[in-house]
Amino acid sequence: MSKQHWIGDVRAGSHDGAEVELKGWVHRTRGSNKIWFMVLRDSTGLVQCVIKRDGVGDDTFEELSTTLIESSVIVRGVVESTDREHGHEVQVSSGEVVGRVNPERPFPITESAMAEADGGETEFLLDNRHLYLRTGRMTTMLKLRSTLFGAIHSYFRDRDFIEYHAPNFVAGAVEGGSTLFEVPYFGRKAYLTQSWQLYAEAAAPALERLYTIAPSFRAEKSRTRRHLTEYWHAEMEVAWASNADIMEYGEGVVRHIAKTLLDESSDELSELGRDLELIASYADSAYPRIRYDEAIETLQSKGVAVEWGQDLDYSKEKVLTADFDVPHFITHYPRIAKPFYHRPDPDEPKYVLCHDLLAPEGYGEIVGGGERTWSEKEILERIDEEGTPREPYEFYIDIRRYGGVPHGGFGLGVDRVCAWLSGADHIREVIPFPRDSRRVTP
RNA sequence: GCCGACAUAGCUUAGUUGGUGGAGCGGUGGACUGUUAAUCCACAGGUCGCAGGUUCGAGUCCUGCUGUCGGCGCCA
Repeated sequence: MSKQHWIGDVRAGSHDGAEVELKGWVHRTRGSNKIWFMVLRDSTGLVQCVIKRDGVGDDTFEELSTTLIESSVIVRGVVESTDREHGHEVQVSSGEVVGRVNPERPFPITESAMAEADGGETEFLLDNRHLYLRTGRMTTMLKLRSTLFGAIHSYFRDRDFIEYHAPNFVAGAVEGGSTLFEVPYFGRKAYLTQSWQLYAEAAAPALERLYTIAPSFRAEKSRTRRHLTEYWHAEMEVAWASNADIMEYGEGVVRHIAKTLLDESSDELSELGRDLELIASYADSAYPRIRYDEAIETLQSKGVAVEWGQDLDYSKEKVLTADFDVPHFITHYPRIAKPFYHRPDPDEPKYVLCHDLLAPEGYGEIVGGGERTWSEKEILERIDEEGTPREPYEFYIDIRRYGGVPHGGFGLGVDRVCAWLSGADHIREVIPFPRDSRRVTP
């Protein structure tokens, strides 16, 4: 390997008393004309390197002490255990600058730029996102995000799910047509996918248990801390499954994510200011379930103006969520409030067999799913009552014509779960290059 | 689509009833042998978002535009 020593190992004491060669970026500097302190960063952490004029000679001292923040450097020296800030220091014996930052264009992300923007969401920091990525808070968030994605994969793979991929260019909608991104496609119109679901249902008779983590696109002009136009969507589909079965998986994967973050990224959670006890309660608690009708009664008893049949918007979700310390499900929405692919309850056909999982702390809906309309007769009835044209959904109807079985699945907003569990103020904090209705750069 | 804010140096910002725009950080030069956002001295850096208007005089008041941010609807 071209890089053999990592700052994280230095900090862990693995190299005490030994010579190391550190490759990294200048985080901060301070010093005098005889001794210079360079705090070096690599992907594993920060460590202070001590450069003494007597020890390295005038030329090296000048070269290293004139580097600006975010210059890339290589330094060699002996690791010394100390009582000072990082617990370890490198006494530099030699070193050189690899990529020097031009003083006419110093690194623009300064302490002052970050001081007033706790979550890093100022216009300036969003414009300089490509540079902001390498600052502490963003790096920590990206590590946490990686653990979270890994937890979703391990949850499904440990349960014999097959990872399965759907196209991103599609011809039809899953949700309402107004939120589709239209793209030119060799003289025709195509759209960016909103969901993997319809294509997953096609593979359910082949794979029975399947999942994915993929981007979904929604052309919503939403300006909230919960919305992106391009977001990461973890979806699953299971043959021979009921709404209750799917909810078990939904609760299971969210609790597994919380547990995995505690096991593998507790340092990152703490650095982001998250209370580990709180995350543990998300991992260990059962998630309460209430029916839509109960939710309406609760809202009405609290004086919220809402009528049966209305979908529950965010203002109402917030009122409901205030009663719960952990995520909770709302099930059995009115048939008229949900799209055709939700299966009506055979016992009470004015409801559909579906569920939403609402995160606590105001983070909104994180999972939506349910049992699918799975017979040919029922799907045609649902499509017609909605007034949706049948033609674009012929392939979807075909799935029912050839050995349809009860099945269901859910979609989980990965970025939303990441925002919730990390305690982010805004969903943009948890994705490297956020996309919303007003920003596609950098 | 709707509602509400904001726009001053590279960044963060002060700017009083309208009277020649200041500071901190960052940068440059200098001092300093153990600093922790090091400290101290000096210097450079501004079309006050754009276009009109009121006024003897506009960063400040008015109108329009542009951009950005926050929230709602919709959703994961």
